[in-house]
Amino acid sequence: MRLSYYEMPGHLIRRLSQQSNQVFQDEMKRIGADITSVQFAAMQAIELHGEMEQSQIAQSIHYDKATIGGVVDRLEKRGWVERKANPKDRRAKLVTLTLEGRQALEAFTPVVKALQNQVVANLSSDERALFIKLAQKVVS
Amino acid sequence: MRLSYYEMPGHLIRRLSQQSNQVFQDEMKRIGADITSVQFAAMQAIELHGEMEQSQIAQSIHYDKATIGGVVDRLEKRGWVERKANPKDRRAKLVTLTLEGRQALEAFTPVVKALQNQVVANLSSDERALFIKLAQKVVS
DNA sequence: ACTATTTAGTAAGCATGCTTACTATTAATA
DNA sequence: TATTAATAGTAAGCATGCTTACTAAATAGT
Repeated sequence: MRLSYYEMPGHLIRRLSQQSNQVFQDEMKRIGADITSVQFAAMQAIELHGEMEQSQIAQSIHYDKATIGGVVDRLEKRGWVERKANPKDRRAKLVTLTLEGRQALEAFTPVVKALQNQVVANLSSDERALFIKLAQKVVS
Repeated sequence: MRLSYYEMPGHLIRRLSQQSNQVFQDEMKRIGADITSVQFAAMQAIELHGEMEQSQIAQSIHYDKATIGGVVDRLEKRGWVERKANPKDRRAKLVTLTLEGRQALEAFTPVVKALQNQVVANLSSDERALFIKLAQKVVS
């Protein structure tokens, strides 16, 4: 029996990802914000924890440390975060939000929050809750 | 009310994607196959349709045409597909699988098929069916 | 027939996102 | 304490995946 393309979780997940990124990108463009979903996630994590080592950021939002290194590079270049030496551990660097970073995050947050429903716009309210629950279980 | 990271569809979807790619990559590595999920999807589409223009491939598996251009480049470099001129349309190129490509696809297909369940291994059989149904609805 | 629009593919640029390999530093352990 | 192992970050390399811009060719509309 042939497993159709449209029934393969792998392919469906890729399309979910594509759609999700598209919505994020469109909404950010609409409000004139130049930020990616990863950059937003990283900044949100930093704000939540106050100051973080890069490895902590990577761990908390489940990214590879090399990827986060590049993301922090770009956020730093843009003036949204700062890297400081960690006196407790000379290998590590503490990343904090700058004032501009906090302001940007504050401005974008409601839009990102609102856009989450748009990603799953084709689902009813009940279905959304169910989808989220199942997705959480898949990645747990 | 704060929308937690773990409840945001966007973030969940990214993690689904990450997990899915990880399983694909691990399984392919395990059998000594050097192929990505996109490459597999493209080859599968080509086999199904016989011969395809790149734009058709892109459309059928929902990728950007520029992305598919690069994918086909690498598949061609590897000897798994061939590009031929399309006499009916001199803009287009017909992509076909080579013998090696067909053999590779045949060898990988059962593994890819099996790995689909592994992606959603944390779900019961009923939950999997439901998840797939909801995911299909999201991207429909 | 002429023109305007659309389409197929490529190119360049950017940002993920991963891997492996490397350096510097810290932690664990014999 | 001397050695070994683990960890933080970076670098290089590769493959997505997108955007915009471009060329060549086909189509639509007048």
